[in-house]
Amino acid sequence: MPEGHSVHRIARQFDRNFLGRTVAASSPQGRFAEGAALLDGSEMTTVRAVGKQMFAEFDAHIWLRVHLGMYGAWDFAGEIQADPTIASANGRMGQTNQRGTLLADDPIYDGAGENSLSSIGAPRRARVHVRMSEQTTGLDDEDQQWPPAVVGQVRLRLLTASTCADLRGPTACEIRSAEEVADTIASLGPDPLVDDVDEGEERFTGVVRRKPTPIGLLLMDQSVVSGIGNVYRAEMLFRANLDPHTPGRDVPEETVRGLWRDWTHLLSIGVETGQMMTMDGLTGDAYRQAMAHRDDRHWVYHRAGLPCRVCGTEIVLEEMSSRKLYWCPNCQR
DNA sequence: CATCGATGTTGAG
DNA sequence: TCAACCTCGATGG
Repeated sequence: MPEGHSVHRIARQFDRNFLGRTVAASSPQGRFAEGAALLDGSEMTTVRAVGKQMFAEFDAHIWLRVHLGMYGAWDFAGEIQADPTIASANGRMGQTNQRGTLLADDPIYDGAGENSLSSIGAPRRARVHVRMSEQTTGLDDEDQQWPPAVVGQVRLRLLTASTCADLRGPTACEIRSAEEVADTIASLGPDPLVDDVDEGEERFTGVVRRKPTPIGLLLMDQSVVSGIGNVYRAEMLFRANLDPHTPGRDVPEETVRGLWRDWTHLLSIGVETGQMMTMDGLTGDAYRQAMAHRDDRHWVYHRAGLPCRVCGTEIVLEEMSSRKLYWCPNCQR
């Protein structure tokens, strides 16, 4: 999935384009017809992300809970407001785009899957053309329809007068009460973008230091800490020089605190850039190389059998609780 | 065209 | 521990 950073980006997109607006809701695929009918014609009054889940409140009482799972994604079309808090790479700030185009003077919004604002979630090709501000080519007939034609399996479509959001492939998409939402959130570990970071650090450290469970599993446990998935897990353990099998209670306290602070750091980079950049600190050619090739962006993730970037030892791939775990047996111990 | 795999979670056994 | 769930791009014939 889409680890925590993606969900925060999605929530921000809804905040900009849907909050305070009346939405038409439908389930083109039919599997969420009942829920969509409940939402149809109501106003989005709150939207927030906690870990890998998004919660949106409508008419100040009904909540929509969405978990993208491994394959889920939101596709945005129409008017898409860029994040004004993030300066684009060329120094300009985001600005409102025209209908039917995606604001794209930031190379980050390059139209390719995760990197595109128009599709956030599982890696897949954007369904809406991205048009650079200088270019006038672009939209074909299909894109000019409003609302956009439904393509593939769309569980839920939310539509304002000018923006369309299509949800496909979620593991969870359901109507919940405010109380149920509160219970769900209460069951989750701290999220650096939701909780006070110092309180989060205490909670995380307290739990980890008490458990016999391998740290490689604890980082993936959403009741211990929210938002970390398989990529960030592997990368954070490498960055901490930590053997994934070390029981939580045997990890030095300062190392545990360091893991929390690193997650805080990586999450903020991820939300800003839309990419799981874990080799931050790179500059110049090394940076460009890492950004250009998906497989060059990580220290260990997806690098089984390749030489460790630091020591040259072969990166090991093992199954841990039926998820693939990549690590360097020399650097991490 | 068929098959596989993926940034995930749940629940049965 | 393992299968089921969900979708679609990548891969191989």
